[in-house]
Amino acid sequence: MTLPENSENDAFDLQNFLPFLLNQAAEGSSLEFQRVYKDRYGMLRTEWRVLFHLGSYGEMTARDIGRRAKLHKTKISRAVHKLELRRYLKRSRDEKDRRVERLALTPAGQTVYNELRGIARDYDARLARKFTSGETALLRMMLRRLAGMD
Amino acid sequence: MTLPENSENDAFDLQNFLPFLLNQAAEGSSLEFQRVYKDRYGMLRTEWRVLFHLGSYGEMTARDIGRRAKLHKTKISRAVHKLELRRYLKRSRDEKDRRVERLALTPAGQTVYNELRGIARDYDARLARKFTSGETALLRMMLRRLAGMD
DNA sequence: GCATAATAGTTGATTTTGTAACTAACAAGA
DNA sequence: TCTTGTTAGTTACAAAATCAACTATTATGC
Repeated sequence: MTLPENSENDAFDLQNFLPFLLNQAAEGSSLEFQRVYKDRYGMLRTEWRVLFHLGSYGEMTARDIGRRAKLHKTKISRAVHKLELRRYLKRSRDEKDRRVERLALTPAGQTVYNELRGIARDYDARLARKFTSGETALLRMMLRRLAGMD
Repeated sequence: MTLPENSENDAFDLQNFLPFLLNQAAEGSSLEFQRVYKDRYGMLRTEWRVLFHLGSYGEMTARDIGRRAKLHKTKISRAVHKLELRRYLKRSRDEKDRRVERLALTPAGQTVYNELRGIARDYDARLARKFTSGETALLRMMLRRLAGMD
């Protein structure tokens, strides 16, 4: 592992490249939470996201979730199907527009959501404690802006 | 899209949940760069990462790259194979330890790396301009810590 | 009303990833 | 030296993501 000949390496540092760094941070900070929803609840990433959207915002359509979570409709379609099989959500046709399905958690889904929400809240608090509260607030603001959420 | 009955929603906001937010920011801020290495160079995410590691740090082994980039060896194995087919890198057996392969970019690989590095640098600068330089420095520090890079 | 286009969501084929088992080479201890 | 264990990397198979094509329904323009 020697240094490259080509040393007009002017001012580029991979370890500080934001897209790389953001990915590393996202993966690193998701690992533990992933073990919870995956190993303990048998859910996929898209599945907990759908569950959390319905738990947080109440009844939504697949399209609503896709917009908010920036998830492709095929991913959502399959996640909804799995959550339905597990009886965590139910669908109902919108009678105004029969293309649309209104999605809502069942009581069982609500229960799972409540459990996971508690774990998520604790986990978030643990991550936040790595910094001062001002720093964490600034971090969230910056991430929202990078995500195009405002 | 109505509010959930269950409104003991005490202090949990999905949009501010760090693992979610980090993922959204990572995806959002990778999109444009992805279009470059994917559409213009036909590379996968793991492939540009391997390319950048070799370009930035010079000759390395697959294991070295795996440690630095937190990539699983199977991913690296496949990325190395593809980069080799494109003649962007060459392998050579380490004669001290014949299990090990030393990986290095070919001149063609160096050229592609140099091009992409320039694009990456500009892109990073564009992202950084969304904030003050102090904020950006703080952001990088926090992300490194969340990624377990220090 | 009718043709055309747009939208919600699903399905199937292909690509990519993840997991486990594998080969080959080295290491360490009896 | 001979086991046993570890490490570097590959391969095969299963799981998941992506992309395109599809159905069904509603919207738009003439």
